[in-house]
Amino acid sequence: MQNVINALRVLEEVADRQPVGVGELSRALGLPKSTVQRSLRTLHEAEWIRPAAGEVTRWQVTTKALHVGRRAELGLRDVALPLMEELRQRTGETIHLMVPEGDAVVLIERLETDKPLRIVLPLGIRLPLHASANGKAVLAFRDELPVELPSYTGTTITGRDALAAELAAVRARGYADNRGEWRSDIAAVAAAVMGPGGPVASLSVSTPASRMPDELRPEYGKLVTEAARKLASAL
Amino acid sequence: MQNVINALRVLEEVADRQPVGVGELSRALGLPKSTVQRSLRTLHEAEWIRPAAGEVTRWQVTTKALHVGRRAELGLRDVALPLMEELRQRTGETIHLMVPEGDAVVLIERLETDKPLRIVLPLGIRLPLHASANGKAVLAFRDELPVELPSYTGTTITGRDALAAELAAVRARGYADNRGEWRSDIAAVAAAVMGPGGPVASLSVSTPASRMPDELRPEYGKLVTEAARKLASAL
DNA sequence: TCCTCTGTGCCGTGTCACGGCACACTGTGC
DNA sequence: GCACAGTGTGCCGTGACACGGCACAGAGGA
Repeated sequence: MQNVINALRVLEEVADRQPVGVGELSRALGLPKSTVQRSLRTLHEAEWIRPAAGEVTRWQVTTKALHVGRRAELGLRDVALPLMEELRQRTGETIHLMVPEGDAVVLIERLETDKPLRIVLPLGIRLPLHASANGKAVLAFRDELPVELPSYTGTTITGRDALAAELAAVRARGYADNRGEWRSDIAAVAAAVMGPGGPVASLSVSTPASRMPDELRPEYGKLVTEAARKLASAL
Repeated sequence: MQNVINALRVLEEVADRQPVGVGELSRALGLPKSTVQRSLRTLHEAEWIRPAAGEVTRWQVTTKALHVGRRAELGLRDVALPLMEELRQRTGETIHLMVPEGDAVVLIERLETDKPLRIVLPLGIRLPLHASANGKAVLAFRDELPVELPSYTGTTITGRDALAAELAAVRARGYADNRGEWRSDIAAVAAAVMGPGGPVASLSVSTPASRMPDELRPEYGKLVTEAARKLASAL
């Protein structure tokens, strides 16, 4: 089913570059223009994409994917939400639920703080394993480190030895933290939710850097660790 | 590209029925088992689905669709978010941003109240045009009514004449409301965001029925109408 | 043991996806 | 005005591979 693979790759590429036309997609994917064109027509027929406003030759995704995607990890979310509520009540800050997927963690649910200055990440966003609290919480219970350790800010941990030491500290402490390692103004603490074969998710408290001084971290850390433990046993 | 159409139908059906196996899908879609099986394999290869926990023969969707879907209506969301923030500050209630898609409105962004009793609808959910505040706000500026008007609760408007009268009132008032017409314990007021060729979105304030007495509706109504107008002119 | 469900594997037929290429159109530089 | 470098669209011969019927293996249940 090569054409299905192609069509799905085209769909993902449209999502990344929208609004976008045949030529650019063809170059980006290394596929012949005719193939891309056929995929676009088919995706349009299936109503997964539509022409961008005004133009007829550039495409954007519809809400079809959102509709399918909201079913992802449905069970996990249902169980996690009450615990996330409680965590938000106790901290007053934004709570994230993420799952590991390949070389990243994916945000699948969030509850926001009511403070005016806040972190707003879109559902579905992928964060790097080595440069996010949730990622490090998961990574601490994996055997292998990511192949690449790209740097995002001045505090991103890019050395393999340094990362290994950090992960050992995470295991000792029970929770992971993030000191502006992905975005310099975002801080977080996170704890992994353990399943039978390793971490299946992770919970975090995310705040602007200004609202998470060092002395607050152990407190938040204890709360997320506790919530993650409850979630694990509820599954 | 019949097989792409098939594969996408299979994907949607998996999302609806997960965790689900070949046989059930084959029957639900009216496709031969072999065809469904091939689609499943391909979708798995492309990492849009994965075997359900434990079992090898039942499938569920991954977060891939979520990742693609979050790009839907990206521009609209970016512009709308600050206005939604303001609306939430002023009302203290949950704010929804929806877009019309076919015979429904689709939730593409939400900001939640911090009150413990609250409405939580998943992103991507589709609500009926004739039985939701957002739907009626949109419908008021369309030429045709939906073909079917199914009833959800005791207050759902199911008569075509009654609906037409209600929509006339919406146009006169500037905003639509919902008095438990989809779920009996949910109330809302909504206003359409007008584009050049008709409504392109709508904003709503949604609360538990107990928190929206009649005397509050004009106030909320005025706020959403104002926000929708600002959003329309910002686009 | 038989029957009825699962899900998987095989294979002959012929459809239709592939991808090269030509073409229409638009905007830019000279 | 002309050439040229971009768009996106359309056509078509070749042959790969999707289709779908069917057989089969395994798991319950009666």
